[in-house]
Amino acid sequence: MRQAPSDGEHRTRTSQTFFEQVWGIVANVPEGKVTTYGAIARALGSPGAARTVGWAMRAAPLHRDLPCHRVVNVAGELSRADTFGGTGVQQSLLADEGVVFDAHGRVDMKRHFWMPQQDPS
DNA sequence: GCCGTGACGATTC
DNA sequence: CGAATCGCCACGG
Repeated sequence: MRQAPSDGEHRTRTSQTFFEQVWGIVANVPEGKVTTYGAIARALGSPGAARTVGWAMRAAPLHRDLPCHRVVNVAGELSRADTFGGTGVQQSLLADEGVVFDAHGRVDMKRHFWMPQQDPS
């Protein structure tokens, strides 16, 4: 029932699209830390737009230098093999940053989970 | 302005 | 614990 488009807070103050906002957050992910799609979507005010976030990643411009390898799902699993050109690639990048994996090969979210936050600058 | 899509999420079997 | 299903929201055509 809340179809009121008057919220205005979604559109963000920069009038950038959801994708742009996602890229902005991903760019702010500190080294050795990881975040989840749902967390990013929630930070943007759309807890159910987790898929949309992933979509933004797929369309993420490489020239943005986005550490997309630091974005994993809520289970701590890395993106599908078809994505980064191989799951091992993403895992290597994270491991190189000091990220620890558990016996299941998943990122230890309790240790490396980073709460997405808009650039406070 | 409707339909399809998708690097997800949570629930259920 | 693993696989399957529905739901969700934003973007492109």
